[in-house]
Amino acid sequence: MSSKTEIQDSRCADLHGQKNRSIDVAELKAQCLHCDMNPVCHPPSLNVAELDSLDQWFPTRRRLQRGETLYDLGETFNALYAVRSGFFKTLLPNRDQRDQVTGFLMTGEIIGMDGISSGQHACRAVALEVSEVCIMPYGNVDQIEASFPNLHAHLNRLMSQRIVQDQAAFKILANMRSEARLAAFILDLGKRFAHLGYSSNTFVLRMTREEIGSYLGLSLETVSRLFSRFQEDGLVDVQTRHLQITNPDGLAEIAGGRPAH
Amino acid sequence: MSSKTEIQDSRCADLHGQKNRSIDVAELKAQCLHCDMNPVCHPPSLNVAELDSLDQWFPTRRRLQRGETLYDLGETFNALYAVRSGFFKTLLPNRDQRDQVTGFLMTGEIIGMDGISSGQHACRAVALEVSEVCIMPYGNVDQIEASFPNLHAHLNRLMSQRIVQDQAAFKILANMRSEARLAAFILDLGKRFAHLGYSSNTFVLRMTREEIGSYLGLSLETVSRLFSRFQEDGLVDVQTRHLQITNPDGLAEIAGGRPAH
DNA sequence: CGGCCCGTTGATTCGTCTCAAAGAGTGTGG
DNA sequence: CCACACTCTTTGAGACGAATCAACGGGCCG
Repeated sequence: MSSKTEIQDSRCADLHGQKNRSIDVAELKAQCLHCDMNPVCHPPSLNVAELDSLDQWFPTRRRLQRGETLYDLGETFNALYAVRSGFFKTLLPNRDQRDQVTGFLMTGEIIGMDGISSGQHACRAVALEVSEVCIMPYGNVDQIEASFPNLHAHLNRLMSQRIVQDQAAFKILANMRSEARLAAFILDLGKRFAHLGYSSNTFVLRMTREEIGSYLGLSLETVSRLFSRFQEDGLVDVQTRHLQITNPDGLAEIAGGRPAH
Repeated sequence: MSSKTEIQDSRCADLHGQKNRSIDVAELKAQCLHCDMNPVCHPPSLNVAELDSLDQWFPTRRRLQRGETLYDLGETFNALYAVRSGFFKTLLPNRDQRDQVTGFLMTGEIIGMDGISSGQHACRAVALEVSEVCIMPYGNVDQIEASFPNLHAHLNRLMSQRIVQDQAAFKILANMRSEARLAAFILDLGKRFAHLGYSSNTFVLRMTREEIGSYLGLSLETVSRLFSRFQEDGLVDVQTRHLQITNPDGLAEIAGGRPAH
């Protein structure tokens, strides 16, 4: 158990490495070529010649501190962002009340698609830890399209995938009681970590109980109580942010459990 | 009130007209050219020459009876559908429990974008009344793209718009108490009817209390009670499916009201 | 060391679901 | 055209889950 945690942590340290000094284009291109999340950013069928002009696509990156805003509601949309390392939340700000967390984004996932429709971003994206994003300028899509004929279809797939995921999240909120929501949330996080090559059973929560609660439509106290209950029931092992799933099947049982009404 | 209803009903009758006989291509193209929802289906900047080849885009339509399934979960995705007339719901089927309604789609809106990512539809779409859809085959996008360079960007905007709408719905579910959910739902329906040229204050609900409840994460009894309460408070006038908003500002006040927690 | 944010746990309140029954609306067949 | 059946809707009474209010403990940073 502790060894798994160490493996994950070391890999995170690598991904989060101190690369915030100025980087020349050649180095950047090389990074893209070997980037672990290549299949996410690019259509699977890119050939070498196409890869060669990738520097058109990713001229810059941006590094964010914990709590820093990547883009804000109402800002002019001009780029999509691929999370190269780190963790983000998206939220819809409320005037008085607490902000509504609408999603969590981890390494390899795309942020910013909300801005395409109106040309203005429709939510705020905030880094939950030191993070780095690849900036994919959207303004010159036509030119890029000429170089990468598959790219547009790939982007369509990504957006469609997002719609499907949103529908699943919608179903959880509308249909599930609190324990099923949290169980589904934990399993979803694990699945996404596994997709990155990490353990699906042992990982670190990057967000607070309040942020989880906001995302799941629960109070932070309820989230905390549920973690405690899951631990009592031998489903998970939680030490504040460090989480290990000790009974995935049991958790899945609860996640698929009967609805709230 | 009754006059408004009549106007709406007559227009509906027109849109729903008995056109289910076989139609030749020329007639179909003419229909597309004059279709009220043209700006929805096509990028705003289509020129005449482009419009001339629209029949490539809309070779067929499909007419559905009430309760008929447009596509089902797991079906091979090969087309997007534009609702030409009528009303649909999308739902995620559950094994034991009741199905989860994930959305309502009215004239001028696009169904099927869930299928792009995996090539299989990720939900079921069912007609709530006699409806007609334009079938937009997705397989030959590349060819079509050659004829309509703006089309792809337009589709991207539509999908992004959908993502933004889903986020708003997510926020309502996670953040709002029951009365705010229903108020927001009513106002949203009105806004979409207004967008079609109908009254935003007087319309007919095409779905049952149970379907509304499923969509809003409420029991059908709660939905019914809320309608009654809104009526008592002079916010709306409900006669089963016939709804008139008598106090839009009051309703908006409730819809933006303080959250559930 | 002290302040602050985060997390846990308890007691109580409140909102919504569930169960139940009756009424209204719609469609169908005699 | 009316009667019947079915689904949808309304309304009530009680139960239960989750929010709220409140207090304390722990970890992190200056």
